[in-house]
Amino acid sequence: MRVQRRVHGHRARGVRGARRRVPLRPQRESPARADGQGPHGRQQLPDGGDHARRGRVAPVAGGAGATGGATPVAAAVAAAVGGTRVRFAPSPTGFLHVGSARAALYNWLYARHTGGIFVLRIEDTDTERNREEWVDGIISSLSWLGMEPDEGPFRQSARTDAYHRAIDTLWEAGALYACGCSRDEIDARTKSNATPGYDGFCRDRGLEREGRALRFKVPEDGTTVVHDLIRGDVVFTHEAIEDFVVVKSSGAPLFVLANVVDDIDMHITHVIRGEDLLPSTPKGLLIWSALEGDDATLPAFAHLPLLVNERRQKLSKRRDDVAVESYQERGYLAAAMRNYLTLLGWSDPQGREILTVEEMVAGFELSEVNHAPAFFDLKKLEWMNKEYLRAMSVDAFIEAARPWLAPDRAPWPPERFDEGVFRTMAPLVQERVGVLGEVPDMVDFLFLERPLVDEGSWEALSKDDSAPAVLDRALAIYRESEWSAETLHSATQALADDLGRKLNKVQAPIRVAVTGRRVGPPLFQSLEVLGREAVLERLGAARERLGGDRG
RNA sequence: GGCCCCAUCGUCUAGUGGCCGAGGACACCACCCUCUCAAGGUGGCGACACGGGUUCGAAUCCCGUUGGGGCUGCCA
Repeated sequence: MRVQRRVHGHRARGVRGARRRVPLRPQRESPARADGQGPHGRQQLPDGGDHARRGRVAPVAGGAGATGGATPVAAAVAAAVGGTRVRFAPSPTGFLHVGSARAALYNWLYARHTGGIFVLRIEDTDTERNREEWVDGIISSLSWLGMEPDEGPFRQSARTDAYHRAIDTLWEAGALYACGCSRDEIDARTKSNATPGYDGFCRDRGLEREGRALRFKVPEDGTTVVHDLIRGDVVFTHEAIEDFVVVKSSGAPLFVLANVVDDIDMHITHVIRGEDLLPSTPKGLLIWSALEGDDATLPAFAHLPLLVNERRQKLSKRRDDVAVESYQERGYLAAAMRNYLTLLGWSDPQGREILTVEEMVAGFELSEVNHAPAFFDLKKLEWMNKEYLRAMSVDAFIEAARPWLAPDRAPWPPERFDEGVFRTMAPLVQERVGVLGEVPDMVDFLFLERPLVDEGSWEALSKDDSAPAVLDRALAIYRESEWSAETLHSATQALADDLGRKLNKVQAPIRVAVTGRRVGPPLFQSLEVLGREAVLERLGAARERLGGDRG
């Protein structure tokens, strides 16, 4: 017998039936506000309680579902009226990963595009691996990128009652069975099997559930189809799905279960997540059906292509640089990061690369998301960051750069920093740096007692035969010259002419002597800002060092 | 191994059967501009993985091959 269980996600339009069945009481205001809380309020979902009050959809007839409180048709109704509800559900086992950030972003964009709700849910069912500080880190990284949850963060750790109710329901319905096998026992038995995975050993043993892991009885025949907004129908034959564990022997729920229960209770209409979760989706679907008995409440799915490294492997916490926080730390702008991430898998219908948030929101479509994995290309991110940096007003740039000028990060003694001096140089610096972390390198010579000594630069200087003469002449001329960039420029040009050399040749030793580097902001402005006294002193010191080097 | 996903320049992509002798962006190279660097300008290199079909016509549809990836845990 071949049963085709047709499980499909819905487009908003595809659930009209539900709409007809259910008396609607549309609410204008956002659910959070209806609760008397701000849109960004951090509320706790009362576990397993009646959540309809939170929903965009008013309590409906046929209310309490099997899981205790979920309104089975609410999600479908919400979808039908455009009340999209999406969620980002990270597990707090580390910093926010750029891949997760993109998934969050696509959820957020879709929510904004459809005027829906963006829910944040912390999937912390694995107490062994979760750490509280990661939760804060994830929330602040999301916030940095401009994504504030409309609801949440909800924590799975606070919803155990809801899971236990769901587990009881499934158990009583005969969808589960207790399993006493250890991993080793299973491995030993299935090693020689053609189809690996659990062999169903305990399926008919009728074991007591107390103290045992609970497995889901996957139908032996038939298929489960995931209708994916990005990939189309993906068919999984039940034969290939083992009886998976849904509850640990400790009684704690596992990801597939908690995830589904939450999506039901939170009335999620669209599940947008990484493609790595696609293989576990039919399991969730099976649980969903067992719990709800009606596919009408099923959310639509959209499995995003993964972000990969140069070896085209999934970005990993261990070998790749994936923490959003670390990009922030290096001085990437949130807007640039967001823009770049958005373009990794989606492109603007008008072909624009630099987009405002409004433009992204307006043009974003799940159905237009690419199917193939995308390489996280630092080069392009940097280009984009530079574009954003250069597009800022000088004041905004100064504010953005401030953290990198602070005592804990800047290499100079705090008391030597001069806001006015930095302001003067800021426009010149702004158009040269790729990330804010490079700002100190551009201006450190202004605030350091002595310019730092860059080995390569000094080597070049000492190899330049004309350097001593250039320095000597510069010393003489700068002592007399009127002190402005313009006059210093022409005086130095005259010096070059005198020596029969190009200006770009003579400016080099002067730059190294004064700033310690071969590259930096325009030289003559730098000299003007630094001041005659310091310039002459540094020129002299360099000349001395050069002489000494030569014996 | 099994199941699943994917396949256009080095990279991100446009392309939804004729407008494609494949367009843009990043990167790279050359030249110009230039006090270094950056920016800017001009030009260049550079791809439909392969093989079969379907069709008057295929990058676009179908099948297969190859290649890559993901999943395969009492993690999520």
